[in-house]
Amino acid sequence: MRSNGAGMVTPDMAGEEVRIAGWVHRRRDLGGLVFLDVRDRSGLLQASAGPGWSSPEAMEAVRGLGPEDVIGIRGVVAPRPEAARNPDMATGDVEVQITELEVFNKARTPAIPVYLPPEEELPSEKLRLRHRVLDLRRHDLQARLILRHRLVLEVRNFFHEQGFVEIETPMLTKPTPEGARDFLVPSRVHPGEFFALPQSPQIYKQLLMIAGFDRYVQIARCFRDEDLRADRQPEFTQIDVEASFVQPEDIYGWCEGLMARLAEVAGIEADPPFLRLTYQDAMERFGCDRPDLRYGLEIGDYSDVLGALDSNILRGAIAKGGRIRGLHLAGGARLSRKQIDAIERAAKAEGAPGLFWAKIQEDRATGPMGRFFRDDTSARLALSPGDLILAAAGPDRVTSPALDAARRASIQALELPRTTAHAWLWVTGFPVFEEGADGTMGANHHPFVQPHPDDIHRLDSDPLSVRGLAYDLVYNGTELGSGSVRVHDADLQARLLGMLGLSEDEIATKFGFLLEALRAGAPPHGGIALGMDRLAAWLSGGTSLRDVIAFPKTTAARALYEGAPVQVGAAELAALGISVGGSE
RNA sequence: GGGGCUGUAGCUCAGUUUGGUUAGAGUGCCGGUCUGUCACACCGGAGGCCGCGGGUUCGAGUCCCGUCAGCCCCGCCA
Repeated sequence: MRSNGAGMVTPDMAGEEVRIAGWVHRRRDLGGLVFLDVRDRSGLLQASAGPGWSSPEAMEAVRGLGPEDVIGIRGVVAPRPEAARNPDMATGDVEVQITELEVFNKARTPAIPVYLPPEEELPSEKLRLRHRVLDLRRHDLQARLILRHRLVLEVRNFFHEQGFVEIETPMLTKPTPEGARDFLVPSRVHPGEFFALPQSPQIYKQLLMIAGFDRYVQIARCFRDEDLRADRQPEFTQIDVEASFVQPEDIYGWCEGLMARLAEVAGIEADPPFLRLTYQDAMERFGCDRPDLRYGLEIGDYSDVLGALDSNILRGAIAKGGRIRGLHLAGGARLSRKQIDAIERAAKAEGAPGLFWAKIQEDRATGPMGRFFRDDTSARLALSPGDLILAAAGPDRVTSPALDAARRASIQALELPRTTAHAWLWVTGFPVFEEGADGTMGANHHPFVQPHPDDIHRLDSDPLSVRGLAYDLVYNGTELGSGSVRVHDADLQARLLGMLGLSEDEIATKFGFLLEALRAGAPPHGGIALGMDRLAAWLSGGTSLRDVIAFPKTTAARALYEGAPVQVGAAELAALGISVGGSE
């Protein structure tokens, strides 16, 4: 039906007869002469219809065309007259002079425009999702999805080259007792019983290691029934990786090699090995476990100097065992009171009672904390005139998140320059456990993380201090992937599950199959899962996962194009042995 | 579950602060003129449940209450 892609026609094809098929992008009707921009995946091409070269039928048909009509044209490639060339168009030096035209399908006037005039805003995202087929015709989205395809291809090639095997794992699986809420799938054969869609193939990939596959990879769809964000969809795709007889270094090496290859595909810079920070250092220097290292600003400990000032609050914080940490903002004194208040609000939103701050002037310090400054305070803190110091006092668990928020708000307020466009980082040594708000102990990552050999003796005496062989890959302040070396000893695994509050019965019924596998001779193993959607979004320069997913869900977890989810009929429910209650 | 922003013509938006005649613009759509356009140009026309429901008022796009939807965030997401 066609000889060339519309975007593939070049000046050296002049004189050739071509057949082009695609959509009518724009039509410019000059009366005796009609121009069409024909669009397909490969690009745009101008076609012209005129009485000198087009059949009367083609002239007639071309006048009836509207945007998004699907047509096939036959014509001759011609260089455009010098004055009629369009340097803004990839194929702007040529056109196809239409001899024959066939209309494959008329299109209704599109509900949202595929062609957008310059400086016209995109239609609202609601409409873009509702009319996704039209939205997906736009070059921008096509380019993102095609880049995603190339990234996925590169992932498969890379791991194949490294000796990995891609193995599919079940989508109908067993509900998990902790972690995210499961999507449940009723079984008709077993009324009242349910499968769950996998939150990740975590246990399956461990089983594959025990089965002896050594190196496993899967581009795996995962499901979590939790509330959405711009970087979170209820169904998403992971690059799921697991390998036997490995240490964290092996995983780092593979991931760094992969990132370098993917960055190359996307045309951006990645220069492994990536920087590494321990969890502790990350919290100390940046107040969070996934700092954005595109900016150099770091948190400092000012307990000695600020704790000695004549402020009851500052002294009190030290006396209670806390610290005074803060941010030294060079040139920050130019921030207005309003801007500083905004930074403080960000810190308060993270739970800090407030921020102390001082502006350093030529002869004195001003601001709520500045009045406590002594003659040598600025010098001892290495503050110069024009600087601003922000500080938070108290236990680290309060000041760290507050200063993380203050850091991000300060970067924004001061418009600090980036030191790099792409900041990759490993954060290592996450704690195995975390304390929940209700005081119960939960798994920080998941319950299969191998405790650090240096810390394992503290499992009973001080479990919260036990580090795990767990690591995150961070890109520009966002978690891109998370992994660990796993527990391969059944007794240790059972003990860890018990520490999380599971009874022996629960452990047996919920994780018995895993423990049984571990007892069958499990190799030491570990791995990582990388967010494929996030990777595609960031590497294509976007921020929302919706831009790299053909048919994404809204923030209320609805599919607007097809209209899901829906209620189902009583008969269907009855067949599944399910009754639906009221909204209570 | 909570907070914020948004919802007016097919689409993008103005109008809402301070209630007041017939709700506007650009674009798209329909009809017409036009042989080198490319945001074609020009002439004419049609097009509105102001998200939905209730209330206040002589009068509501505008004020109040509720509700729905989209987006952003908190909780949540190992």
